[in-house]
Amino acid sequence: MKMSHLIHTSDVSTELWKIMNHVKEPSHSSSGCNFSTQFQSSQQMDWIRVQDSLKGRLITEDDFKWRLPTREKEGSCEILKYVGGVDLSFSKDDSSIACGTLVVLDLQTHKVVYEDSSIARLHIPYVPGFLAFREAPVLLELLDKMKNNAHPFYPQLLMVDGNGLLHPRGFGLACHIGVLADLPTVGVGKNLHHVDGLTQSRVRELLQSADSPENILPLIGDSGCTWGAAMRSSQGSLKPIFISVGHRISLATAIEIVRMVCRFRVPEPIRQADIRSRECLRNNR
DNA sequence: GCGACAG
DNA sequence: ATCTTGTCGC
Repeated sequence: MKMSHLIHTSDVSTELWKIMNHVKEPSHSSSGCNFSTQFQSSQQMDWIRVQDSLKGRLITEDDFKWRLPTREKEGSCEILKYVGGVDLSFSKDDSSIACGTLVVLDLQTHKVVYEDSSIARLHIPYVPGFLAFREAPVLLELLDKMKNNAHPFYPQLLMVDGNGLLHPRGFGLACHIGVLADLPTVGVGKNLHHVDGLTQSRVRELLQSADSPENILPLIGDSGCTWGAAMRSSQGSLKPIFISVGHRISLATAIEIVRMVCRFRVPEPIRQADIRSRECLRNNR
């Protein structure tokens, strides 16, 4: 079918990409048409097509059956309890070796009630704007495994170490995982991905002069579009985190939930996934 | 044209 | 992402 064709093409592309990536490129390419460069851009055009296609399925409002524990009762509605977090760590020796980790926290106790890791060799390079093609497969596999086992702690919401809408095409890793796993997701970046005129320096200055409530600053670009929010998540961290909508959640709800799980600067589910993925890698060498 | 660019 | 020591503060 068409799908298998796409996968095949993608695999071949990836192999070629790796090969070409080791070829020394002329630094002064006056021709402007070397093969490697052309190939990269055609790979990226494929990726953009995939992102644009998946974006058609994106939902950017609250779309779930549970409610927050802080909200008033409305009948016998399910309450948000299981919040997941995902992250990857990389080997210092071999940067293609990665460990992806999924954790699930109980929102009440803040304790990890589920943990699973997977070590894999990644064949896709990191390219800004295309992080999902490198990191999503491992993470989706971890989610899939849990879902297939009908695990009782399967997350009702997932926090992702990477952006959602805060992305050049409005479809970052958190959106990518959210759509493919059909799960509410929130994107959390530790650094700002420059988009629509939003720069580190600009955000810093806005955050300082901010009359913004609760250390939160909406990230409004030159186009007037709101891409997410910068948040000083804990006392004593001048450096903000960057929250954006992933899938099936509004920015307001995303912010509310992130605030509930910020013991430190990085939200606890992501922080735990980060710690445990690093540890898993360490124990397996 | 050059620099910037989540992880 | 990763390399890398101490150090300042609650």
